[in-house]
Amino acid sequence: MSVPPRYRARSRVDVSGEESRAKAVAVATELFALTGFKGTSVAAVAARTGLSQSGLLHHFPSKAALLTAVLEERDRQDGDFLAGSAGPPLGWAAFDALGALVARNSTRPHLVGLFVRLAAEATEPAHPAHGWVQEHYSGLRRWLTDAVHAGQARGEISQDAPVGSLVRMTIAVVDGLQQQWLLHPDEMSMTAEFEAFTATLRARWGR
Amino acid sequence: MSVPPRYRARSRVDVSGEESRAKAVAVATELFALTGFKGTSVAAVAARTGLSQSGLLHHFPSKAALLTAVLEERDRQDGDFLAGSAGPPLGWAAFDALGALVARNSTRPHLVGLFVRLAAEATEPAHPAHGWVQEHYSGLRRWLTDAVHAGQARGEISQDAPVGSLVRMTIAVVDGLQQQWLLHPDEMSMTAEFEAFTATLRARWGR
DNA sequence: AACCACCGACCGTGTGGTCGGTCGGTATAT
DNA sequence: ATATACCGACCGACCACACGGTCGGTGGTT
Repeated sequence: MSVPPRYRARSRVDVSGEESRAKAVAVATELFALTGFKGTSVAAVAARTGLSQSGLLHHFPSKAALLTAVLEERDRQDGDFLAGSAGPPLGWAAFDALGALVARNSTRPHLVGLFVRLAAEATEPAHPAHGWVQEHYSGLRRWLTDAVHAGQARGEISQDAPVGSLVRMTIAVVDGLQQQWLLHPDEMSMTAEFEAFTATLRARWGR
Repeated sequence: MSVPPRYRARSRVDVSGEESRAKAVAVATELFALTGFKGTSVAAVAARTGLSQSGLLHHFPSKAALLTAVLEERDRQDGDFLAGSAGPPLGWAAFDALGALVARNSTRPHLVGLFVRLAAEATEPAHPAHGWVQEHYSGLRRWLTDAVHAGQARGEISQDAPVGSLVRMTIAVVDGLQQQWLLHPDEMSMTAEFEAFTATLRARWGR
């Protein structure tokens, strides 16, 4: 004697689907950034997207799939940025490009939050984004290492420079500054601090 | 008609209470480090401690209280370390002390994990450890800033050094190296990387 | 008798995910 | 021109489970 279910009148026409999907990714990006992956519920994303939970799950089979979509979108947006229009930047130009990325990130705190939280959460090997984070770091390191080597080849960077350490500490500075900036956004400028760092680098290993 | 509850035979004698408490804190430290605060259940901590969930909650009224205890314990263990026996270290000695702390942390990955995960999680203002993390950073920055100023006063560090940036980038390097180390523990040495960094600093602003 | 350490049962809430269904639109057959 | 078949988008109801936390106890020690 199950009562036949009632359905709300459709409040508006179904949007194109692709549109809903995109909005969901945007919302998820923001929420994951704010409260982390574990700390964000599918229902919350759905609500802010304007869908029911099942509606959202219609586009993404699972929460992890949603995360993957978010990550892919971020890669797509940032991917070209460091690549440069005419091949990847070499030598100190790579550090400038990184500085430009930092400046750009200063405009988008939610993306920074997303990354910082995710990088920490995904340290756990079982985390759905663990592989992604590992690859992200490896890729970044390879990119910067190549640039430094090229800089040495053209005599722009000293042959004595400890390339590996240089690369690692540069990435470390970027990450660490993000952490501090999220904690006290208006007490500091990531851009300025990063430039102070690269200035020190140039003074030590330049020319 | 509630059935009178059965009780398992006590498997072993009640331990001293203080002992259970301490063990719970140790276990919680490890679990929080592994899966974060949000990602760790009270039940899991209880199980690994050898208590029931209620037994654990007998010692700590809430999960947040357990976190507080963990944090206090960490402060207690690390607090004296940077202080030094005869007053806080000044000038470059402070960087050496920091290096020693990094070296010590290389021995205790779970503490590093705890801090990295917590620092990221607690970026969210509503997080129970938000205040703690903010204070932790402020305190660290003040400590290092004072040390650098003292170093300048005794002519050990250049007057031209941008103190604020120097402090911020140093802390950033420590944090960033921890992140990388957690991701690829046996591909790098935090200690070596940190020393390479301080060497650069000394070369640029020393004497 | 009082106290302490501890436990089992239970509760309300929130979780990710499934299921069967409705609806508008479009392609096709007649 | 109309009927039919199908599809993608979406929803409400529901589920099993895990969560943090409460409550009323027991059993040993002092």
